[in-house]
Amino acid sequence: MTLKQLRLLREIDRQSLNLSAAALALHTSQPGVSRQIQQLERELGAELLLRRTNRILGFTELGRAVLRSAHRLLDEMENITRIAADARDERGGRLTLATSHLHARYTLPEPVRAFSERHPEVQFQLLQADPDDIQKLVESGDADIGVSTEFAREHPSLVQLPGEALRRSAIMPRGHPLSRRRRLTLADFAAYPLVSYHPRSRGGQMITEAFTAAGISARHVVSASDSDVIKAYVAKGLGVAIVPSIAIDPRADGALHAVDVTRLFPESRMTISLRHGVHLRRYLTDFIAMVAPRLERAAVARAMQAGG
Amino acid sequence: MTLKQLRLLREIDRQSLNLSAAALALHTSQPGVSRQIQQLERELGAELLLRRTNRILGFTELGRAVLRSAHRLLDEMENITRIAADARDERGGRLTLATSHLHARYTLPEPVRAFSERHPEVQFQLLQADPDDIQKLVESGDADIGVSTEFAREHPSLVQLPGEALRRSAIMPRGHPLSRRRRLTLADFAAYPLVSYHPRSRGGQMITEAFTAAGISARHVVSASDSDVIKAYVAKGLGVAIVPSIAIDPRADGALHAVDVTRLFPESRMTISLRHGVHLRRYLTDFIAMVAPRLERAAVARAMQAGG
DNA sequence: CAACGTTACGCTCTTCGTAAAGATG
DNA sequence: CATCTTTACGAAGAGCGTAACGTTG
Repeated sequence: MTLKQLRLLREIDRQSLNLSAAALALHTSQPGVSRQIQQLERELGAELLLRRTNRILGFTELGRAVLRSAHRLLDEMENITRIAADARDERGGRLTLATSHLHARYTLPEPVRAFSERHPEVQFQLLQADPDDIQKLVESGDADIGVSTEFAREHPSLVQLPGEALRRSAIMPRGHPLSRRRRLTLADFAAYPLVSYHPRSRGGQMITEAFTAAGISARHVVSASDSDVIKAYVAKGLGVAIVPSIAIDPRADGALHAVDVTRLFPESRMTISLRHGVHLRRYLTDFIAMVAPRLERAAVARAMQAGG
Repeated sequence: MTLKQLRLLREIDRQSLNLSAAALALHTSQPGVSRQIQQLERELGAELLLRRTNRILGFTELGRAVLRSAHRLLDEMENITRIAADARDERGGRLTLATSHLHARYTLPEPVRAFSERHPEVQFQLLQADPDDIQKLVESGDADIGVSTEFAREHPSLVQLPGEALRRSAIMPRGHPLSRRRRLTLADFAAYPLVSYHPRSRGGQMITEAFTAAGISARHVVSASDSDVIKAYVAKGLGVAIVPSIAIDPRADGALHAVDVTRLFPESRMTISLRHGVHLRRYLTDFIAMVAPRLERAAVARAMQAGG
């Protein structure tokens, strides 16, 4: 068994059982791939791939099991190269970040700028995605780090680090009747149409649940997936909305009046997610420190070692 | 990077930095070992070993980090061979079991006999050890399975499967004053010296804590580490004791009177511990089924996949 | 016949073991 | 000087790519 063989097996899966494509992807020849897999099969004493005369139909049960192990094994191998690159004190590298619209637009621009200034050699890549995809990207290693609110479902291979609590504000056009109230309650919103998040998003769910729990039926006029769209409709007078306070820019959003309503909803936090057990390159811990200064390097490292 | 290089690195650690010994252990030549490590160092671009002209003084910080990863990686590799051996439906293999005196002596003899009859080709090895060592043996992979009571401290790489609840009985010589009582309380024991487990053991701690919590100071006359010794002293009239009910053999222990006192102490269970993520060979799940029939194969497999 | 996997063949490069050298306590 | 690591060298072997072959849709 060699690392090359396992890498090939993984690539064959990625290329949906096309050996030629796998060979191309790994810069080698088709016959080489074919032979390496045969050799692995001979060593293990059982077939990994289901074949029908020069055609590959799928993985055997064993093949799938080996594939799962191969993934873990190769992840660990890539971890070693990461550790070494860090030890060499190499400046270069990549940082792939998966995040939601909210953080991409409002939380991260400044930390990302600061990071790029400090680590100009690091290729920074931002992937905007919805919560489910963020989670998948981090789990699979396609993203090094996720920035979002808490994930609904836990996963053993994920480490979630709680960051700043998220404040929420109700927004409405200036001069709106609600803007004269000192202290708003959920019931106050019942009289006005609500410009809300798409229910698929975490923020949308939470707000809907809060209204339902209070026995108040809110009338939704627009379901958008990001706060910029929501603000635009509120500014046009279509209704009121509840958005994270960081999404409000006092200067740019002069047409809007905002009232803090954090206390009306369950607490929610910006959350940094990482894959359990992966070595954190120095620039990555630097980045974390920029996004969530309260998370110390040591605390992060500890969380990565302990149970995921 | 090759598996061979990582295997060598692990062996060098095991042989406390002696390359010659590592070469011997892995059936190769010293120069080969030396070159392979140099090659790995060249590829990683940094040194793994601290050298002083033809002498190896230790691991570098990087070396230790790589070693940790290498362990995980090689464990996964061995896992693949295990999976394959299982897929080949091979009958042979080894089963190393770490367990405490109690289970070795009373719970396991029959399951082990049945197992050996069903899987005569499997080399069965039983390691008797105290709880801490059982945990370490399973964590390190030196034992495939542990049978004991729950471990005090959790560990992410361990999976603990709860088995049968443990019943406890008070034992005393026949004709002892307590033997006339119908229903015993902790306070009843205060008047008599206690033959107890060594406080290091889990059973000993639990019993001591129960007395302390009830505000009763028990007088310990003998601290033994297994129930056979305890029974012998109780039979000699040195005091009363609380032991797992399974340790009492009505025929062999005719000189003793036993009263069930399970309800006086916190619940405790026989617990099977496995290493997280390791493939369970068929004979191992067979063995688990024999020891704890309530644990279904599927449930065990699920626990191994989910968070450790 | 186009696409794909397997087999055949010749070449290169790696890797291994033996032997020798260098260094240390 | 015994022990241990590194360097040198020659031989064996593994792995690769090109080319050819066989099959399938």
